[in-house]
Amino acid sequence: MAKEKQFVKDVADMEVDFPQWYTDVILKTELVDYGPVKGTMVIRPYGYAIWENIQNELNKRFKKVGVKNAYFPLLIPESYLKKEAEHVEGFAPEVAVVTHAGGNKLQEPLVIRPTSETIICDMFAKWMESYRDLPIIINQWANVMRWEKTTRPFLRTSEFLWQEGHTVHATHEEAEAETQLMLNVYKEFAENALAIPVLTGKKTEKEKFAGAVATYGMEAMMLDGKSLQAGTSHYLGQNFAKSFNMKFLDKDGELKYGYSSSWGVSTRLIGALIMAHGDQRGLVIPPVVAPIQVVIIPVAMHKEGVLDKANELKQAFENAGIRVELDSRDASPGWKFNEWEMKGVPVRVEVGPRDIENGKMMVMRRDTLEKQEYALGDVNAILDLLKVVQSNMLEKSRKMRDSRIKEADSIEGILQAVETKNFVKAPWCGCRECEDKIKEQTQATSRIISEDSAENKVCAVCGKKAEKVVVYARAY
RNA sequence: CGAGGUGUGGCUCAGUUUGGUAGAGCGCUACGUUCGGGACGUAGAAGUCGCAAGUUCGAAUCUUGUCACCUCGACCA
Repeated sequence: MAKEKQFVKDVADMEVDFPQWYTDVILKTELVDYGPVKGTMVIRPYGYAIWENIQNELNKRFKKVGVKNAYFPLLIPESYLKKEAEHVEGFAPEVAVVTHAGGNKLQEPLVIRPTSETIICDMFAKWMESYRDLPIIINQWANVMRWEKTTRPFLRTSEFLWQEGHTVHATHEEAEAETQLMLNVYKEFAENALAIPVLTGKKTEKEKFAGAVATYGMEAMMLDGKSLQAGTSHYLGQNFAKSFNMKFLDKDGELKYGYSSSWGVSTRLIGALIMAHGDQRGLVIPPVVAPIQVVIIPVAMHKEGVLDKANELKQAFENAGIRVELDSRDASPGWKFNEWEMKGVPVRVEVGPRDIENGKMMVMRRDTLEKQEYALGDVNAILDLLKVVQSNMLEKSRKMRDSRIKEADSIEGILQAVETKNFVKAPWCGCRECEDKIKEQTQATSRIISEDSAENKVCAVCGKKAEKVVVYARAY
């Protein structure tokens, strides 16, 4: 039996069981290779194309809300990191440091950015003089490095790609609103581009970003019942403004510190994509971010006219703006079917002599594996189908997620729901003590975010001091 | 950093207990027959068995050391 066939069979035999499944699928589908340095990955063209699509989709949304892209240096003077006390404490254990350059020892070591708040705030301080200069809303697409102890491709690597947005505003209200706005941008993006529904909320004191006043996060439910943090948005208050002397002259003629925020998502989103949609045959990638949206497989290629027709189709799809690939390699169609299914291409089109004779094409959608005949060359039908696949994936994902949200009003209830791999909504006072207690009892494999608002009042009826709803999740 | 495990052609592994010519499947190359759900035949290329030292007539196999990687924990996007 061919190795690939064996692989697919093995996967089919198992319940969705990360992480071995996850690693196998990633390597097999040519998303990444391991890099020579532990914890680093070489993102291969197919994997990188997903990232490019994520970038495009996010950039579109950024543009709508006035975010501009820029770039800041990789190396940061060590002293910058030390300017914000909590920040340095949070990141010091995991930074890589450059001590030598040009053959000599450097006077001041340079850290490879674990995040860029410090260097960007330093520049912001120079850019802001008047309230007229505010707000400054900047994003950068970059790589960062955090020397993590254990790593897994896309989910936690030493080096990773991300976007980090940084803003500074004249008032507390504006900065906090920006934090919320971006969290909502992420949420909408996760649902409509990645087809992954997310829960958003405030993270606990213990888990907030080093140097932030408040950190908000979004959590996505993976197929194995575990939660993955898919993005964060921080309200930084005046913490960084004071450390980096970010002052401006306000309308009233007074010199004031700005209020800042930062927010980011990373290549981890690709990991989320794999774990939220994958099935026994491999990846399932939603059309919006799929590197290849439609693959055309000519059947009985050697017969006259088949390849010509396939090329014609490809051209028609391309003209309609579809990302399409024609697989004319010398291999059996069955082999190609499996290959592209494993790689998660949302729609497959088969064209053979019989189809051409009947004026039809056989179309299979990856999300449901259903086959259906369409009129040969019906581009609009394919465009519609791509939309249907996209929305169906979100729906499916939402049902799965919702079936894994439980409610509880006691520690025992929380523990039980978490053990059986669920999100738990429960009333919570929000204090550190309860957090520690919960963490300790769940062996610290849980993450807590809280939602205020409507549901809050419902829970308050339960009595006690409950003023928040806890969304309590098992961390990956 | 704690606890386990694994290092043998490109990949997945067998062989190690009991030392005796380096193996299999897949992949790869060439030619031919095939092609509507992972085709087949014939011929071929490819490995200082993670590294180092030791024991021995002889080491993938035994001993010691060392390095790398993987899994599970503590820390984190």
